[in-house]
Amino acid sequence: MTTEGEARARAERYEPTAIEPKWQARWAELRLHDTDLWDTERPRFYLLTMYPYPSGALHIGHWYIVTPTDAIARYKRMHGFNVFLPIGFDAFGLPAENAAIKNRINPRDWTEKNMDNMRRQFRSMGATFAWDNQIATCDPEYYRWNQWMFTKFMESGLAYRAVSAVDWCPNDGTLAREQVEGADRRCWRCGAEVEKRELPQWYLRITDYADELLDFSGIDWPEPIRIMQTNWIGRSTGAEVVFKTAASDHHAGGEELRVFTTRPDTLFGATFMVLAPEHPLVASLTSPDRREEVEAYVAAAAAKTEIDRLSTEREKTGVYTGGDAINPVNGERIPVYVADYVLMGYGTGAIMAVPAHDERDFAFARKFGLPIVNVVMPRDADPDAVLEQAFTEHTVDEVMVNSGQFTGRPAADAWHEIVAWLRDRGLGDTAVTYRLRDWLISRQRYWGTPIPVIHCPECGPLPVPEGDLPVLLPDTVDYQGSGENPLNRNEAFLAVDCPRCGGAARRETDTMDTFIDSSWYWFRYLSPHNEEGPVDPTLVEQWTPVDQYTGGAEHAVMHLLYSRFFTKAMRDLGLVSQNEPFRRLFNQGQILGADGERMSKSRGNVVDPDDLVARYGADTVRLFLMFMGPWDQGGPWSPTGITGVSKFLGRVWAIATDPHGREPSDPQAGQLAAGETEAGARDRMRSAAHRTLRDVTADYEGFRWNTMVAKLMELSNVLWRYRGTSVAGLPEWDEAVRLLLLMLAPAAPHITEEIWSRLLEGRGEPWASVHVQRWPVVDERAVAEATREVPIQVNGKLRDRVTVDAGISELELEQVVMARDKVIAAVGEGKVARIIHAGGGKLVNIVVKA
RNA sequence: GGCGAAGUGGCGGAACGGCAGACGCGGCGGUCUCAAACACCGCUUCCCGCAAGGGAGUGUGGGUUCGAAUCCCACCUUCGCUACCA
Repeated sequence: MTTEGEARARAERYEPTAIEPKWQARWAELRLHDTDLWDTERPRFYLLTMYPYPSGALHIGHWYIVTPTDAIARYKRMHGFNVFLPIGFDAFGLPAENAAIKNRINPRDWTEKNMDNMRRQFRSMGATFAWDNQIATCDPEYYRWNQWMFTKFMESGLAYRAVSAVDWCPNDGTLAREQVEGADRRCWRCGAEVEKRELPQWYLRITDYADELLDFSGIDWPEPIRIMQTNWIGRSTGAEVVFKTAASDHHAGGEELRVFTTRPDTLFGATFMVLAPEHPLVASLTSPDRREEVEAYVAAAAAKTEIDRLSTEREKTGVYTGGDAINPVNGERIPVYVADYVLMGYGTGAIMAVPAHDERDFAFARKFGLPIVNVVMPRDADPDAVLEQAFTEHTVDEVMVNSGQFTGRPAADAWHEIVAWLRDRGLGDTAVTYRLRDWLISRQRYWGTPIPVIHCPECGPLPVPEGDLPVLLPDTVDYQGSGENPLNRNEAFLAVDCPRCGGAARRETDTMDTFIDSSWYWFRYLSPHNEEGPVDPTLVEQWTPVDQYTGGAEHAVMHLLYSRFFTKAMRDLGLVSQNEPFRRLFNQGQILGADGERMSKSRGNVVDPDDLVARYGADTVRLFLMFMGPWDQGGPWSPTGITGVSKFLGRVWAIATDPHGREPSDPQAGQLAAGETEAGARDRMRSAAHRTLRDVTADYEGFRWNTMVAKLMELSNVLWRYRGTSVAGLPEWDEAVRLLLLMLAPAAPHITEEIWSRLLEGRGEPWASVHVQRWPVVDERAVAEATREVPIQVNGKLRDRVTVDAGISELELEQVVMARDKVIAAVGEGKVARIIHAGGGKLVNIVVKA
């Protein structure tokens, strides 16, 4: 004879820390989740998640990315897919170098140590990574193929060298944008004044692929990402028009001044021109009396960062050069200004200014008292009306005014007519411009892929011959306390013979942008140790494009665009046959610190998952991150609520391991609710289980983790109520428990595995992992119900509800509804105009007229 | 300025033309306990009411509809990206 209290004390409690390491070890030992890439029997599923930077430790944000991704992997395996879920490290980059300078250690040692710690943490999640395929981009067997592809790109002309300006500190060398601090532009490390320095650097011709990158057909990406990439590429169609400089005392004239415009129809309204401060014609156009002013303006513009230059100034600034140009359509002489609202990097670095029809030009003309000539106006408007603001409308009903032979023409036609007129005279033609610029990949840094180039004084820059690759980063590195690239001082690295003439030559010391590494890493995962080439052609054909990519939305443009570009470039080298890297993309939100700011060590708001795992167990942490809210939303971290998830798992444990247990403080323990029959309870369990299965399956497919967890909680609540009653342990109960465990298994893999093994043992059956079970199938008969509750509205207001037979006809339902007391009261003296049966009998609305 | 996303209880959120607030947190009351913690049971949008019940309610103001948190228009606020792109 035992009391209920004793029974409860005897029942084993859920102890996550006891069972989780055990199963992690067992799965690894059995190689349960290794992927056989050569298995072609099962359909493949390549699931990729963005690899982390080895910063030292995983934070809760990494878990937020990875654990739902792992749940997808486990879910897909239960559907019979051969799932490949690799992991690696984005191991080159600046933080390692900073740590190395600070502590006088080698970046490699720092990085290796961090990776070891993070691998340990990844294992504690219970994530099913294909560890055999991991990569670290700082490994020569990885970066040698960056170099190999770069030399191929040099041969095909996709890589080229050109001069451009970088922010430069005399002590620390090149600085990244965030390393220049304050309005007076000082180096973040040493405080020295930052200058701009012109350096020859390497580029990749991504603009060659601009049009192809605008085509998203065949990939299932979120609309906002496609829009952002499209805007980033920024294709615009217009015309290039050739102006000529006018002769004057100080300038011979006749030089071509090309501009790009999207509004060639407004050419007659161009009353001045504006050059970017960096434009090559500025110097020769400037008159002696204006030279001082112009040079000061140009210098001031150069000292500003692009952000300063573009963001802080609402007010237009600029100076007159003293030079003029000739408008090719009407021969008029117009002044040429320099202003920093024109960018050298876009179009031709010069514009024709049409103040009447462009807001910026209008503001500039107002400020400098320049003429404003209307050339496109609504059909009925006064052509010479004084505008209060630029008239930029471009519908169908404008006509040309003040435009010579084109006056009176519909503006929509004039666009093409004027371009044709220019083309006939060799003065211009249609042109397309992109906002996208070529990809500058040179970094004046040590900790990256050495650019495999040899500079020979006789033969110029040459690619390192294939047989001499890789160009290894030397291991001995002496920073001397500054950020200047130590390769510049490394004579053993620098000295090399020219591969063409054999003479003494020097190695290139720039390394590659780390975005190169991440632009093709998913191909390398398939054959990380392949020595024949960057990719294994057979495996690439079999496994790519990636079926599902998950990662942060902060990479919406750069990484995702570069990866698309690289895929196409690799295709054109004959390495792969795909056009696109990632078939389906999901961007999850970011977990912020409790203060609502991005998590960072410097803010001190980083949440360490190890503490949470020690306290609640990995399954609870996984499930809580999924339960928090929609995956694409993220939000500030708050651990309140984790107890709810923890309690839920405790109940699942109790339901499955101790179905006949009772809670002594529950007054109803051991009894069905008043009025509930055993048969009814059995139906209810079956129907709840199968409805949950139907809904949870849909939630898994749509990555709706929060509602998925909520529905499993509901099912567990139903079973919780029946625990210890006469229906616990009946076949319907067992089936519901089985479905609950299978549905929970991908999200909370350890507890489900432990319970599953105990249930098998209890039945004397041999062990089989819950994670190799097939995903269950919904029994539609169980989902269907005999009766349903119908809400009744009168004039759209809920007044009553009634439970009826599921098969009731509309006519019968109306009779029942109209006989209800509350309905009669609500209708009152009014006249029933119509009765609406909404949503296939889901609801009845009685429309009453007064 | 542009583009994108979003405004729902004390909080995270659910519902996305048809019962607003699923699920959970927190709070309140209770059981257990010498007591507390844990666990368990019940209540919990707001207002009026002992209750039955009634009224209001999804950022604001309009509109469409038998019916709007959901669709449309205007506005306000917050977040993200981008920033004079000719």
